[in-house]
Amino acid sequence: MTVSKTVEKSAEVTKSRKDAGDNPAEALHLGELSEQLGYVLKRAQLKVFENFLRCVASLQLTPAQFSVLLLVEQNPGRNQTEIASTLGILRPNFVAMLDNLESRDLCARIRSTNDRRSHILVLTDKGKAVLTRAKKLVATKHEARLNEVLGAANREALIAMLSKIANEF
Amino acid sequence: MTVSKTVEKSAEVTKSRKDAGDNPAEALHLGELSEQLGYVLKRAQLKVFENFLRCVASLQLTPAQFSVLLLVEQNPGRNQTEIASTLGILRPNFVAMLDNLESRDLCARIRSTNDRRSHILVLTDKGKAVLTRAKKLVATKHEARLNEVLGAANREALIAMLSKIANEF
DNA sequence: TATTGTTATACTCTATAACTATA
DNA sequence: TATAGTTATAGAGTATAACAATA
Repeated sequence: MTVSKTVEKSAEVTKSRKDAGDNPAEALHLGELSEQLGYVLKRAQLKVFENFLRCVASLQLTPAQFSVLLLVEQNPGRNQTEIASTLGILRPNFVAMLDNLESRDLCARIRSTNDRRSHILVLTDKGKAVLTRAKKLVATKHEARLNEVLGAANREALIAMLSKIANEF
Repeated sequence: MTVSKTVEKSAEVTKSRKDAGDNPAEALHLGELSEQLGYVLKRAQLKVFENFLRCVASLQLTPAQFSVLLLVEQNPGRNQTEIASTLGILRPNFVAMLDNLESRDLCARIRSTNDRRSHILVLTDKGKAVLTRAKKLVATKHEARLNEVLGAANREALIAMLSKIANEF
């Protein structure tokens, strides 16, 4: 990805530059873009995912994989369709994702005895251990960094507002 | 303190349901997921983009296209590389995007006289008109809806926090 | 030699239709 | 017939290498 441009703008458009290449190090004006929710939301999301990946790099977990493990742990006895749809993942796309987690022995599909079409999802012992380590890394590195930037109170307020948008918008 | 690590897993797991298909309408527990910034951030971003697309559907503009038009308007005389990199778009991927906008007569590439390698980007008259209409739709529909959900003050606070994350995380 | 715009390409995400096995 | 999991596939979005024109 690209850079972090925190450059102060200041109305230096009136300087002498007429064209590109005139002054190579002059930053652009974001203008109304910096007030567009969608824009800052997307940029923030990319940064947060990037940071998450770095924090749990030792466990090789993506945000999506982490969310699957968390949800399976929290909801024992549920099948693929239920887990996937709760996460907004389409069932066809969930297959490869589970294949990956299962091949790494982090979770397992168990044919349901009630309905032999269903695969009940469970965490393996290794999956539970990895998830525990992941939670620790997320708390001590990822969330800690966020608290440095925003403060714990603001962090809670931010999550509350984003949840409201996700649920009511 | 950092995080509420003690997600009460509510003893209703001990209810009567044993397996999938037992009680089809029972919602899953998000648990710690609802406190994961990355998770709510991503869900919120999808909802906001979705709403944006609906609000400006009559103009057939995506959030990314809107951001290009806005940035070109705000920064006359800049070339493709400068506009693209400011938006976090890689130059190769910016080509098709510009082809699209140019084919719809919303913006134009102009060969720079200073450096004949560069293409200066400008909005066409139609591009300016469409952008004006888009801004109006965004303000009266998109932002208005957000203010309904959060309130104007919270909306400003949210954007400030997201900007801080995007720039400092 | 370095840079701008471009092409080609590949990999991830996401989305839809259709198959199979069960119900 | 309807549903769960799966396959195949297509489309976006994103990433890198390399080329032609120009500096």
